[in-house]
Amino acid sequence: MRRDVFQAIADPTRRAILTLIALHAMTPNAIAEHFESSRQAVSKHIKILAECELVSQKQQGREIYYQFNPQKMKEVADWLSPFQQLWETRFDQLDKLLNNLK
Amino acid sequence: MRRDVFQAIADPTRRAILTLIALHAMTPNAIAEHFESSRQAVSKHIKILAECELVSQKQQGREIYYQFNPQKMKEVADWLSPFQQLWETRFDQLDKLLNNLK
DNA sequence: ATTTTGCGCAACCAAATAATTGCATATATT
DNA sequence: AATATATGCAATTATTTGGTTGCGCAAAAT
Repeated sequence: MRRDVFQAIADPTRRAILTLIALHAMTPNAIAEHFESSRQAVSKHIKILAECELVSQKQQGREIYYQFNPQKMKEVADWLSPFQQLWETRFDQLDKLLNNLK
Repeated sequence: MRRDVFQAIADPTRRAILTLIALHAMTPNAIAEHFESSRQAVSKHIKILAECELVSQKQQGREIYYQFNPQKMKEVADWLSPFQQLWETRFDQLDKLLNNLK
């Protein structure tokens, strides 16, 4: 079971869940209401998000509130940052790349 | 065949390929030399990266040079940016999240 | 001209994944 | 106390994925 952040955000439903609970913590049922999928399907997605620590949970009676954990998401941003300058710089960058073909 | 950028970078080998060719364009064989996997396995990864436009190609005789396309990667950064402030702000943010549980 | 090299494509296979269904348990509500 | 609700867990299934093997073709090298 490869369970890393990149694999977790590969699924569009999971990305939607994250944007949803980033605003405020929610219970599985409340989350599931926003999707076509069944409660169990959503719960499985939440479980995956929890396993790679993209979300954490707080028990509140019989309800469980899942909240977004920004720290783990930072790992993606950190991996991305070296590339960032490549799309920020402009056409002179293109020349540089083309020269590598020679 | 869901072929989007998020799914493409979910695989660690594909991420490694991207960091490799971001420096300079490379042929499939040259790329494959950096991995345990076979040439065909690597070629399949490259194909996926090409399909979602994370890499582009330049034919050069019988060799094909694959180069990194930063623009598509920007899509990931763009999706990430709304979350960014969450890990940049500090502990007062934690209180805010905890209050949502009430 | 023959052989080697670089590459893509298609078929196949094992493992992983996403979703469904059925069940169990604990906490509310009546 | 009995019922309803919120949730997790396990088993099952269909689909997707990552990889291998074998093939064909065009461009170099001999």
